[in-house]
Amino acid sequence: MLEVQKISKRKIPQEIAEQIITLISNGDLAPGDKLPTEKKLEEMFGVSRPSIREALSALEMAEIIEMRHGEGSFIRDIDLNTHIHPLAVKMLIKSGTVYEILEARKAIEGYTVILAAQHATQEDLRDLENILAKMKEEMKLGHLGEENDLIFHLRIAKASHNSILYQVMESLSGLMKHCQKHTRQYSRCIPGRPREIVNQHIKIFQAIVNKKPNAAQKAMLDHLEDIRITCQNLENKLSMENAEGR
Amino acid sequence: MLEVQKISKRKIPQEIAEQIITLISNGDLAPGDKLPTEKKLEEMFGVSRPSIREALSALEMAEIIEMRHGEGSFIRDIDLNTHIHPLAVKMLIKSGTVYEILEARKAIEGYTVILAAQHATQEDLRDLENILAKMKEEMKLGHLGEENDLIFHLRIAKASHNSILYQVMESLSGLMKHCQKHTRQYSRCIPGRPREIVNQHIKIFQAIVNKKPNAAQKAMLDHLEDIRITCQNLENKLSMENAEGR
DNA sequence: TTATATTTAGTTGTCAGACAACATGATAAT
DNA sequence: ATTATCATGTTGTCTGACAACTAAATATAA
Repeated sequence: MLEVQKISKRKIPQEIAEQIITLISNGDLAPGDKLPTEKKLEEMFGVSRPSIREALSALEMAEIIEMRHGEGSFIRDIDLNTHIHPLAVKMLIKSGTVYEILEARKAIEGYTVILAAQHATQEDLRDLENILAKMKEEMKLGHLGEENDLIFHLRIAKASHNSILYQVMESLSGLMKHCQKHTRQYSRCIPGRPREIVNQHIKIFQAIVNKKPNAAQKAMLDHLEDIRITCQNLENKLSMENAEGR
Repeated sequence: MLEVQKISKRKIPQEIAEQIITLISNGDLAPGDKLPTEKKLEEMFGVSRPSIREALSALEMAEIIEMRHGEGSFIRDIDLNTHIHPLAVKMLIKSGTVYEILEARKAIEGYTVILAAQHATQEDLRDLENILAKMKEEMKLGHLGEENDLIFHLRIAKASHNSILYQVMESLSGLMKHCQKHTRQYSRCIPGRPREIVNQHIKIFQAIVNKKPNAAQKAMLDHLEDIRITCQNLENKLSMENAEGR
């Protein structure tokens, strides 16, 4: 039997959504910009409003635009490259997924850090140092954003100079962000915790600088295990408080 | 200024999309299942067809369902592939990617095999044994398909009981297939090679059965390293033959 | 003048009904 | 038995309408 590709009869709303996405990634539409009104889009694309609305609605659920009732639609502030579709993520995130992700990170990062210690360039090291400096700043102010934390880990993946592993790591860090949004676990607010986290990062960094793969791996795995334990403790505490409250 | 959360006036299509997603992650709707017709959904939710369509259209663009004209809507089997794959495919074109993938597999599989040795159920072990048996059959006939090889590795990832790692591994094995189609490296045709590969798999399998994580990891890493070296040798040989031929 | 209601125009949210395009299986013709 | 044709149900798109909402212009009250 011959193997042929099925012809995809592209539907109008999809076509429109893709065109808008292209406009965004081309920079013709920037975050914060207001889209033309639905009536204008109707004329521009030469289709009816339901088609426009199906497209916009899909973009809204993908958290790419925001539709404000009686006001208009606006481009949201988001990086399309790293964007993971929220609807899809919701299916994946069952309870306990955080731990599976952390386990997966042990696999990926426990290895990327070895490669990083072997192959990091001077530039890679400078990048890592810069992020660390930013984290120290945040630490002094008492709050530690998850943003720079994840960037630090991504930079290590980059320093491994393996593009596949880097992209996998990018996906995982996207998942982490979504998870934390859902579970609202801000372990980083515990007193003394930011300093501890920064110290662990420094340890990893130094092992990379000194080109000690094994030490780097151990430091990374310890770090991830520490996060897991802290998460778990926090979760237990919360569920106990909830039980008491009743 | 007080910080308050904006009340999200949840719109009907979003509500519907989320309810359908919930049905899927609850297992009430499984991949391949047909959704009720739009008319029926209309009645079930008590809303109009445009609202239903906005919801379905969004789910389609999220690649969660597939709408077939004149037929109906169907649940797709969705996984992380959706997100990792498009990114990864771009990297395919570069030569040398095979080695990056193999390196990535060391990271993933070097860890999944540990988890597998710890958590594999009786059923997992049976699955692995079956695949091994098939490979032995193929070996006797002299040719060793890549198909069962990759399945064996996937089954190990499954036995780790970490869905994230499994899905990443699925992506990587997809990439492997593509790569081999491109580079046409059939190292498995070298005399004596099939037996060697099967033996390495047996070694991994036994370590898992005996619940020896460290031994399993070593066997896996050795196996992947062996593949890398063989690939490299073959590549050198081919390029030398090409140089001579001219 | 300033602050507060009110109105108004423009925009999004939802609905109803219609028809075209398509898939499938039943029926009829070859 | 194979091929055409048709009947039916489903999705794809359109038109038009109205309700709900926002923001700015206007009117009103202090």
